[in-house]
Amino acid sequence: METRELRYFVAVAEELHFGRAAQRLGIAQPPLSRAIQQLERRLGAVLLDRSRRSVALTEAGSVLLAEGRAALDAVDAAERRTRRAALSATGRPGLVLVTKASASSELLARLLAAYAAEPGAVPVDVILCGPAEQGRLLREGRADVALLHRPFDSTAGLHTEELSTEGQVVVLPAGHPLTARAHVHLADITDLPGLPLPRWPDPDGSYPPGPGPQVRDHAQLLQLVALGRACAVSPESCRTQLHADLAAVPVLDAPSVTTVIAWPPHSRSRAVAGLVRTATQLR
Amino acid sequence: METRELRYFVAVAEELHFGRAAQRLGIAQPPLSRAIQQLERRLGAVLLDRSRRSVALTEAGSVLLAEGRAALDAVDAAERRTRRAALSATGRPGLVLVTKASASSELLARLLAAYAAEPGAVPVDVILCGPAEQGRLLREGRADVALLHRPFDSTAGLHTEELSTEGQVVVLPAGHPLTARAHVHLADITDLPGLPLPRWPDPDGSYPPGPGPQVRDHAQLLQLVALGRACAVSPESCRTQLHADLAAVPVLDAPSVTTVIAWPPHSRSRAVAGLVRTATQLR
DNA sequence: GGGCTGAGATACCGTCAGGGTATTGATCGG
DNA sequence: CCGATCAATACCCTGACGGTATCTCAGCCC
Repeated sequence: METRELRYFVAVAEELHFGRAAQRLGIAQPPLSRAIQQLERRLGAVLLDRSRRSVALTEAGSVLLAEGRAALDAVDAAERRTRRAALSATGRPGLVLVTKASASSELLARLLAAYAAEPGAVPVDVILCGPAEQGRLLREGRADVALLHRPFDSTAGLHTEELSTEGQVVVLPAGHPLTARAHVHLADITDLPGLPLPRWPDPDGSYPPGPGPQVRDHAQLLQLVALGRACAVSPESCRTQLHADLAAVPVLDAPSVTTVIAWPPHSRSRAVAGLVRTATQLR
Repeated sequence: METRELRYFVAVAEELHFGRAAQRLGIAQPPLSRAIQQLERRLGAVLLDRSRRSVALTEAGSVLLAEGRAALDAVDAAERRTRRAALSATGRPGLVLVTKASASSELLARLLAAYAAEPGAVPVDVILCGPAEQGRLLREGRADVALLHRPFDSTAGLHTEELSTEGQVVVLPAGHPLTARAHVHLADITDLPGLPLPRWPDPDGSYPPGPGPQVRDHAQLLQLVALGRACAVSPESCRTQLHADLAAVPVLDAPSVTTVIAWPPHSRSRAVAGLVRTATQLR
């Protein structure tokens, strides 16, 4: 199967309309019809149900849509990473590391410093983004490695090495009664009057129903806590970023958070391998 | 990038010789040379170092080799799974499940029975093989789901759901002094006189150095234990398969073994989803 | 029912990408 | 310096892919 055929099929499968798909692909409709027929013949599978004046995916078609998207992502990633590898030999951008905007910047700083000191180190670009984008950037080859936080981020489809584990703290407005405690339990902080836990967006961008303010990032959340509108459960390391109007108390029974360095299973270029090695020797 | 170009490049990168690569691809050498040059031009990257009467990979080239192989695997997997999805609509083979030959057959039997009872169930083929092959079969699209055992099998690049966790036992020849004990610790069974722990092959097929017999599968190992040439640390569930001449004693501090059902991240066809759902509701 | 319309399939044609053969050019061994 | 080896170049030819025109058929309005 050629990627051209796959791209054609994915376009039709997404549009469910040969004409629009052809337009999107920048070709005429007849060659597209032919290409899909040819693909179906070669696969020995009916991919589309063209009856009733409309196009629908068959079971085999929806399998090929899912698998084909992944395969196209892999091909694009190969292309991008090769381009970047070639550039890094001569010009600037070397590795691209992606992590959450709110992540423990201290660990990241130590990692970057340690790696830069290694012989043969390559310049590292850092992208900060939300958790939903991280996976996409890695899959599409726009990034090479990520710092993720289990159990929050999905590491499915990635190789990982654990870097550090830390407990969690509850962040409260300074002066809140609980801040006098040496530690609390989860039961102590659910249903705090006036201080609900926030709602994070689902992977699809929508918010689950319930009380509590909607937040998109950690800075927003801390803002809300300072305003006395929410409380937050966060990894310990966030303490270094707290302003004076916030206080943190350890939560004994909150699941501990593990920071891992993650990369696509195959793409173990010398540069990625070096960065991972540096990271694991960091402790 | 077309898969044809990728296949060409991978062939050259593996052979490091245009003539042989062309032969392997069934084309003449000049078109291959041209295709690679064209690929290099399009990527803006030098992939091969053709100096000194021999061909060597550049840094970018080795990146493309690794990424390209993965991408080609993904494309082939898409093709195979689509073919199988089409067949399963009409003819026999539906899902292909792969697991270790020595795995807990009781869980597998329960899973297959429960799934077969589901409405809309598809025939499931079972492949038994060594751990090294499991990943390859999934990646290449020859299989859809696997039963793996953490921490032994790598689940990198896969989605997983935990099914069960069990402790481990040491398997000894019946009548061995330790079989009188209610339980043992790891320290008790390393360096047992005449009963070394066996050596399993590395992913590349070679054996690590050291004492202890080389084994390929669990049946072989149990044979050696029965002969009094080795002892074995295995998941509890293997007890149901033991002959009378073998005895098992729980090992308190051995890492517990988790059986997971695993599948490639994207390929969540209706059939795979159904099998996974059945598996998680099994307990 | 007749005609209209929207949409995919078919027919047919031109072009250029990709493959083949023959040859050149460069590098190394003797 | 010569021959051997191997990649690159030159040149040609076929067919795959894309384009335009047309067909066919299902649904729909009157």
